[in-house]
Amino acid sequence: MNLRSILLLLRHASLKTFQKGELLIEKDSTHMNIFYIRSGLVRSFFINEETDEITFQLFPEYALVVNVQAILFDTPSKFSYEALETTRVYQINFQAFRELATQNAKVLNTNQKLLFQHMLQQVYQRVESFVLLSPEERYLKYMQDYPQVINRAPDKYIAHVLGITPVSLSRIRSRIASKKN
Amino acid sequence: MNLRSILLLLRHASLKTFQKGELLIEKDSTHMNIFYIRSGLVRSFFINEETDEITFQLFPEYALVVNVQAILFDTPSKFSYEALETTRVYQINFQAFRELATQNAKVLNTNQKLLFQHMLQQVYQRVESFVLLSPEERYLKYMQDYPQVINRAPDKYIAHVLGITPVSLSRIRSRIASKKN
DNA sequence: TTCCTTTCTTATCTTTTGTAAACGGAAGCT
DNA sequence: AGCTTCCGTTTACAAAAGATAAGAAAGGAA
Repeated sequence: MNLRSILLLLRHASLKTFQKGELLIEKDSTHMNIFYIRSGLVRSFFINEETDEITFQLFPEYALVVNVQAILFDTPSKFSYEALETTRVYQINFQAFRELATQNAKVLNTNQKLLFQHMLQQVYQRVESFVLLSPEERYLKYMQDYPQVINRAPDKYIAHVLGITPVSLSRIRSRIASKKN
Repeated sequence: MNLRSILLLLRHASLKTFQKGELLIEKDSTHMNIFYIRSGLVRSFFINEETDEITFQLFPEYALVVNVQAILFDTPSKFSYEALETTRVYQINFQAFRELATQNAKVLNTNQKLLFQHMLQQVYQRVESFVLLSPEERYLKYMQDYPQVINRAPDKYIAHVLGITPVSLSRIRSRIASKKN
């Protein structure tokens, strides 16, 4: 991302702090928000038929929290996004940014492309880990890729991100621990 | 996608036919190809350490086959893309298209955004199915979403797409069949 | 601190999956 | 046709996962 883009982005960014438990984005929201996490931890989750909350993704510092549904598909958000710790963010309203950036289409499109690239890379890697890896391998990879999340997010959230149950993750952890001896 | 975009795209598209077994995109290719499948069936796959081919995705008619790595990340393709049947496609070279479309940045960016949207939607839904569904549910959903693929692609390919083994898929199928009685 | 709630672990049981191998059928080839 | 190769199903066994419940540990609030 070049300097000009960053400057333009920051001009439309505002600093904001969310307390633990607060929602950055509520389910069904159509606000085209983008948050850049300076510090803290966020999770996205949806509620399935049995009214259980299923965590979909975890966002540590330096991650982008994006209302995907709104920005990409013009539909209300499937997810809620909740701060798991006191979380300081840069908040960017994509819509306002987009309107202002019409004068400079190149900057907008550069940023848009970078954003989409970033999201696609993450989500492709995730599908790969589901296709290629076992749950245990997936957990090991997750620890490698996101060491800053382990021991900060409850394991039950991490379990759902990995597509397994919390009980199963606990067993995987003890299995790994016993292998080391 | 608006008419103008389609026309511009088609002007840079060429018709091409791949015989069964031919590769549309070879592993490590950096060609920024996009194929729109008019008829036929394509699979993407990679080779893991044990030199097994793992099918990653199946593309029926009307799907877009994209060299994701090259177009998005400027890296060589992880996957090979192989025609499973005689496959007729529109081939679009993204790079040539991008160069020509600099005169009309809006059209380019509209198309680029639509392409990214399309890819993101697909891959997000796929992650969702891994997080929320059991293998059996995933197979049922796949049959619903891609009925035209079932009975055309070998089950072993479909199994890998769903993140399970061919043997397990066979058991799932017999389980489903016995439930219907 | 104490109390309460949440989270993690453990145990039991059932179901499902992975692995390896064998079988049978279908498809392709000469 | 005959042959081979590939694919899918099935079987048997071991390993792992889901569900449920109970107990231990950790975290928060008063």
